Amino acid sequence: MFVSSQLIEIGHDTPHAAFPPLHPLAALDATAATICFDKDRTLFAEGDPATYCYRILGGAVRMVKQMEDGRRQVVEFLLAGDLFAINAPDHHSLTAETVIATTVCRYRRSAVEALADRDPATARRLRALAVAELGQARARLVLLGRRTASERLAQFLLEMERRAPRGGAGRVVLPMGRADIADHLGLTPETVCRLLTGLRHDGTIGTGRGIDGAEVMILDPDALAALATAPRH
Amino acid sequence: MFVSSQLIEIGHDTPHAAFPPLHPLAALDATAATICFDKDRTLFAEGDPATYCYRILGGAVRMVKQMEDGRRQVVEFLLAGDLFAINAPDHHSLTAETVIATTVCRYRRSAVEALADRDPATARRLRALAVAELGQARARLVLLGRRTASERLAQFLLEMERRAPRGGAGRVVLPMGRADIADHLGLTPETVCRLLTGLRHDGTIGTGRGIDGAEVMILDPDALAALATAPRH
DNA sequence: CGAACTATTGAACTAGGTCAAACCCAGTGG
DNA sequence: CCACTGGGTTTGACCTAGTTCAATAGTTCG
Repeated sequence: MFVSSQLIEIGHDTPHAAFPPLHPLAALDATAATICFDKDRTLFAEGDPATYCYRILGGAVRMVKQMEDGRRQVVEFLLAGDLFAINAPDHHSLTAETVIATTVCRYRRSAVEALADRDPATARRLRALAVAELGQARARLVLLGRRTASERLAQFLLEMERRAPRGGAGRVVLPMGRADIADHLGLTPETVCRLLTGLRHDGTIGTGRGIDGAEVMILDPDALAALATAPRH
Repeated sequence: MFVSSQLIEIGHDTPHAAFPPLHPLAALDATAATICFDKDRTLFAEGDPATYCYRILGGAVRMVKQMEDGRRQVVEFLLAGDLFAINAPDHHSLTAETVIATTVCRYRRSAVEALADRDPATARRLRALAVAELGQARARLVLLGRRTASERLAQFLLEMERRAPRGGAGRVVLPMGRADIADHLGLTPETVCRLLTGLRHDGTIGTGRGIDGAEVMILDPDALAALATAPRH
């Protein structure tokens, strides 16, 4: 769904013509800036003019909708390789914050739009990206609207395994804290905690801490997959 | 699987060349078919190849994600004027069903894609549409993830008022039943009912039945708007 | 070591769900 | 014209998944 390249490119790339572009904006890499952020920085806030869009080289970002009274919804997490803020209206409707120290490649949206107008292939790819994001968002609607807490967490772990694998075995990096996970799944941090404890107790997962945050080891993928679609508490 | 029964081909549109295009696919109206469906018909099901896309001339459609065990999420309702299934992957990930008797204008997606490739303006409009849908979906994520039952219903009524006004006053047509509303808001039909009764009791709304389904009269828009963002039960 | 977090665990509570009965029509048929 | 049927809607009584509140335990960093 998200473009995920394992490569870590730093600085201004000069892609070899021999290689196919690695991501839809490769043609603009020469004009893109590489920027590093600390943990918990705001890349842009709701209401800001959407001047730039971003590709994550390393780290993690959360897209957040903040409510007046403090309730929060983490609309999505973005990981290394992910492109974001391309398919946005001209003023952002979400806030983007780093979860941990993060390096991004920043593109000027006007340049992207110009490229899309002149190159139908790019236009098609950007639309395909929007369609993919839309599909993701809708899948998440079902998650929040109709699935139980344990189904949500199990699906989240499996999704993270797919997107942020660490080594071959079922090792998953969770750079975000419990509160972020809770705000992503429409739960409370306490519930997330209890569910994780339950899974650990059942021998379905193991937990520990790695270099970039907590890690989860999926010990029984089948059990987890079963939980992800079973209404059972 | 397409078009099970009770469909009537009405013919091909003959748009007046003198008028500016009223919607992004106006250029294709000459090749589009107008089709009528009964209540509760399936336009396409999850997994079907996405051969066509649609514009609603009259009626209402629900986009549904059906789960193995019978739970359902109504991802969105589509009303007269709405365009849908354009920004879809090549196989549908949702089922589209009519809520009431509905007339649609059907376009071949291959023709739409071809138009987009040759005309950057159309490509831009389609992408803008995808971006708008994405924004909608994300707003709904917050609704399902972080808002209470009464906030959800109040917001739904206000949204329907905006989209399906009837006459000048706060009169809203609700072509769909309680179960559909519940499956849209992540609630049960009973809860929807109780909330509506509560609102009627408070004098915030009035309910009755019109020609095309139930109607709600918004008597106190301010109270409803307040409810839509207040966590209070 | 101590401050400031974040994670974990426990106990009590409640929003909303579940189950079940009553109600209200619209349509059908006598 | 009225009774009958079958679907959705409404209401009530009870229940539980998940929240809330509160206390404890790691972890990180100075």
